[in-house]
Amino acid sequence: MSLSAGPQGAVPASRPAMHRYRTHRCGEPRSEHVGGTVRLSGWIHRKRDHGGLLFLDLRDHTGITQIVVHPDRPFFAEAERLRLESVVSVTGRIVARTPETVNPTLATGEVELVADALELLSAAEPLPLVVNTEREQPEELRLRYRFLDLRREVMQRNIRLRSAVIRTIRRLMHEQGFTEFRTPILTASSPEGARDFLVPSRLHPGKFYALPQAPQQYKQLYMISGFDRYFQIAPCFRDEDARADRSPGEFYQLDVEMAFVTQDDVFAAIEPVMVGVFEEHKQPGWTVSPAPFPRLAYDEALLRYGTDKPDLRNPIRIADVTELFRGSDFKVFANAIEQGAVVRAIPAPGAVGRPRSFFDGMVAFAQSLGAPGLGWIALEPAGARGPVAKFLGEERLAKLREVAGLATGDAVFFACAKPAEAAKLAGAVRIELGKQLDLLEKKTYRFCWIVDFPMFEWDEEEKKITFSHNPFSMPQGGLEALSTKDPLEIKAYQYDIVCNGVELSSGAIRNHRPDIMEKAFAIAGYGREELERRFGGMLRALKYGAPPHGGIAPGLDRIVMLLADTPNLREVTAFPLSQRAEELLLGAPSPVTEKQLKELHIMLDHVAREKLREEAERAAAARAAEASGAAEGAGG
RNA sequence: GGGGACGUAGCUCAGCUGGUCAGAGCGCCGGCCUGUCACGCCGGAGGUCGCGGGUUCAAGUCCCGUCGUCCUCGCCA
Repeated sequence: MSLSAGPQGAVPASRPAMHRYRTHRCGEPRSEHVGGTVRLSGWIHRKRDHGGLLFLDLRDHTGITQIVVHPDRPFFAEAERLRLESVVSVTGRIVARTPETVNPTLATGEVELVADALELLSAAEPLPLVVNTEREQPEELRLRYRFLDLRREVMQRNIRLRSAVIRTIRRLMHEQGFTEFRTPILTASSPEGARDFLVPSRLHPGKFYALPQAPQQYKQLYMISGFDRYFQIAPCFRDEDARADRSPGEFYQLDVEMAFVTQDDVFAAIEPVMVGVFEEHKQPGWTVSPAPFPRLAYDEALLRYGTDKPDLRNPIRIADVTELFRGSDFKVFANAIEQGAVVRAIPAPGAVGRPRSFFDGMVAFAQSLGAPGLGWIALEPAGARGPVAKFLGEERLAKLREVAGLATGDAVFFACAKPAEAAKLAGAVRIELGKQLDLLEKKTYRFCWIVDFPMFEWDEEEKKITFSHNPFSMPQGGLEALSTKDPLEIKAYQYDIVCNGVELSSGAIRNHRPDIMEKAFAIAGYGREELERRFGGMLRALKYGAPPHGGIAPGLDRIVMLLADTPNLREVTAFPLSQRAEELLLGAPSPVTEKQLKELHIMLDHVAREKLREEAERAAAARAAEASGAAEGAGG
């Protein structure tokens, strides 16, 4: 439907034919365009109707231009009726605004477009959510009407940021002599690791492809094939539950692998890429910690930060004070220590002035995490105060100050538990204190490497030794370590990059020796035969000349999330799945036909059939309710 | 699988210890308005208070269940 004589009618015949939709973008008009005839197309962002004069803010991805519609125009009445987010094409003259009507908040604010023709390209129904606001909108509606949500300025910025980050990564990787490769999406399920997404095979009844959790084996095969330096912006699929910083279903990694390298070579290759990307795309005023990044051993990270992904913006360092409490008058701790517990001190710098509710709140916080409680001491000028203070003599208090780095005016909390639990509790308290005391450095990206991860760990559930990370990692000390050391003592050439408490990537120097691999898998309980069956392809590849190699895989989505300074991956993902792994716009996952199932030799069990039936009923009821509501509305 | 938060008009929210509690702003519809830029003014429509059950003389309000969204523990080599 046209609101004017049509675009052609608006252009004098003497001018060269105008583009059907636009001569400029909505963010472009400037003073230099004054007097020119232009055509803009875009969405109606806002409307200000003065009756005798109508202003439309016309928006596209480049910005907004104010359109002025005068009442003598034949399309005036219909322009007044245009709903927000309708798509129109406007043709007219760019005119300078008078000084008092200039809008300095708009890039195009010195000019405006006086409409001579206006064509409605696509009418919008009343909106289910508000586009022209940064106000919060319900998550479900945002996902269901993602195309509207993505029109909002922040989302436009975030999605473009992702694209720009990828462009920079590709440039930096190519500059370092890396080549981009692809790897299969339909691949084989592998034991260990996350739950696979499975794809049934039509040609092979009863067999399944798996979507790759990461292109791990394929990138190693590229190395073995002699390609030397691989990278890929790689899609990864894991069927695990979501978190704010963990997309359900699928995510992307900057997947990297290098041949003939040591751990230091990998670090040296990836550090400039991370710094480069962050420097290039950080927001104004932010700083990036320079390379080389500090390296923390896994054990030390657990002790000093209570986590293997420490946020170095938080100045609090945890200290082990077990010996201070051993044999002390504080029997709760002293007795626990005899039972194998440790005590960790978490300093709370400058917390002495805090009200009692602060300390009680921290105790409650610890209890909410399952701890029996949380001891604390406040080092006031007049002396130590708090429930634990009276049990420590002057000597022990002095030692505590020294070990935990405390000064008068500080408080300190104590976590007492078995080492792993104590670390976890202390880590959580450290983070909470950082928040409550507002201790975190602002506008800073602080990177670090976590190195020397354990090769194996004890699986309490299965009562056996398992790989603690990547089973293809090279154990430090090689075959000899595997043969002579306590497996739980063996470290791997396994490392993570952490930035601001976010685990950005993990990587490893791989195990390229079949004999060492056989031994490592034996320790994790895989016999030769099973290893052959599950990793036969990989093992075979290692037997024909495999270069030493290693790599890393920074999470792309998390990088963009950090750069966008948002706590949630959905904010930097165009079409994310919901918490329950559903795509609410097109509707995935969805039921399939009997025919499709039959071709795949798949039968649904009664649980699945019942769920589908219930869901179909609910949907039908919802449709019926909507239909009757609509009928009433029409009748009234 | 466990724990938590939230769910009141299309959207953002208010609604206290159960008793004029069916409200506001924005949006929508109608009217007025020639310099606004979150335009303004007047009027109107719109709600099974997510759904189901219970307690009560009385339930957005209390209890139980359920659905949905999010956060989180488990899980994520």
